[in-house]
Amino acid sequence: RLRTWDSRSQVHEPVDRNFRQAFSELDRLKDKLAVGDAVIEKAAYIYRKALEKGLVRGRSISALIASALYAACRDTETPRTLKDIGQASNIKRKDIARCYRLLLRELNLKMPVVDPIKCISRIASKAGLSEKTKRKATKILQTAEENKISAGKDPMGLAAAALYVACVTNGENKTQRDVAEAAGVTEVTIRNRYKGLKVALNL
Amino acid sequence: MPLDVKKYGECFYYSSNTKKSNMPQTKPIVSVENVVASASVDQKMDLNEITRTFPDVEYHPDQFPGLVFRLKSPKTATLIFTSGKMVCTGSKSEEMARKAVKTVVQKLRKGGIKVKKDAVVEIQNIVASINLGGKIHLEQAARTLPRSMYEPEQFPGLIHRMLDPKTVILLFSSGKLVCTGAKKEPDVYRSVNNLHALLEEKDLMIYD
DNA sequence: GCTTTAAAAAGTAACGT
DNA sequence: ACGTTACTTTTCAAAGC
Repeated sequence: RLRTWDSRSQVHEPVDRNFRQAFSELDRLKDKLAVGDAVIEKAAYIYRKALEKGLVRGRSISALIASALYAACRDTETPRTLKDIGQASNIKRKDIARCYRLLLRELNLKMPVVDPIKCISRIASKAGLSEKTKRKATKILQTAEENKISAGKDPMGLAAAALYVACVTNGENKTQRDVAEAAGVTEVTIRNRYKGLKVALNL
Repeated sequence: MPLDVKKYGECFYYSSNTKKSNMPQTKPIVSVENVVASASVDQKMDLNEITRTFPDVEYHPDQFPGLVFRLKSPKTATLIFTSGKMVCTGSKSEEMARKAVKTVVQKLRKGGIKVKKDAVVEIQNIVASINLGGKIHLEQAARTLPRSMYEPEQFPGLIHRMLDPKTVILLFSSGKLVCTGAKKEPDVYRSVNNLHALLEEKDLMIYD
């Protein structure tokens, strides 16, 4: 799978050894996180850039790979949280976040702001919600963004709250706990986002 | 409360008919929240002796090499090292920080610790909170402001690195800011004014 | 890099009741 | 479902691991 990258490497240099380690780790994360080839290639590209800039010196290769993968997910608008990457890589969320911010600063990367609408599908499939509810939640978030209540809020919390509201309006029997668990946020966060949502949507 | 709040409280808005087009609609309210100062008495200090004479200090050399000397007034914490160097935190102004270091040295002397010279103080960092008086369109700011990062999954504020003065400003959708990294109080004001003008210019401010 | 100190902003989390 | 406390971010110095 990583033949493309291997052929570009120069087998006897330490750099190549670094790449092999990095890419085998990427390959392992690819399956764990179920992301596509395009994301992995972007992650490899970002990692290569980081290596060229000397950002790997004195840093954990695994943490940097995980951060490059998170950056690739962000760049391709693939909804994966820092928590997801952390669990798949066994690296602390805080360390991945720190490395990710370093990548943004040192490589001058600009990422699109996470769109909570893109988070709906992942939460809905984990919680086993209907297509109708997903569509309803999407409409709720569109209205919410127009009323700009999203600023500063965790996209997952916003999406989870929208899905919970959609469940209630569609009569789908799911508790706040079910949706919270699927989204990786607490019930308190869903309640708090719900407060803002009902103001914006006159619920 | 800082002097500025009262001053601005009386005349908060520019009147609309005299407002110049490039002028911000409101005057930011700035409040210095914390000042970090380094100091040196240029002599070795016996931290165990200080611990013996001042029972309230915290000194855990296995944990951190500095001794923590707290003052109730001004409410500050000063770290004292064996080298005679110190770090004073918690002051609300540059002057308060200098006064706090003087007070610490006075207390040491009253306690019988010989301190030959007065401390030489240098301001290292000033943290201020600011209210711009209008909301900020954060996601638009994230796209248009250079050297900025906005990651709501990690932190609700947008982080902006200003080059001149070299400071870091945290922007919140409420229109409130945090400015840090300044070494002089005027740099806080310059940073805020620069940013405020930039936000106005790029139409990133939302006034009621 | 880490350890400690202080402080604000607004959001999220984890306790206990 | 409260309330409280505590953690996230940024900045900076100090001495030592």
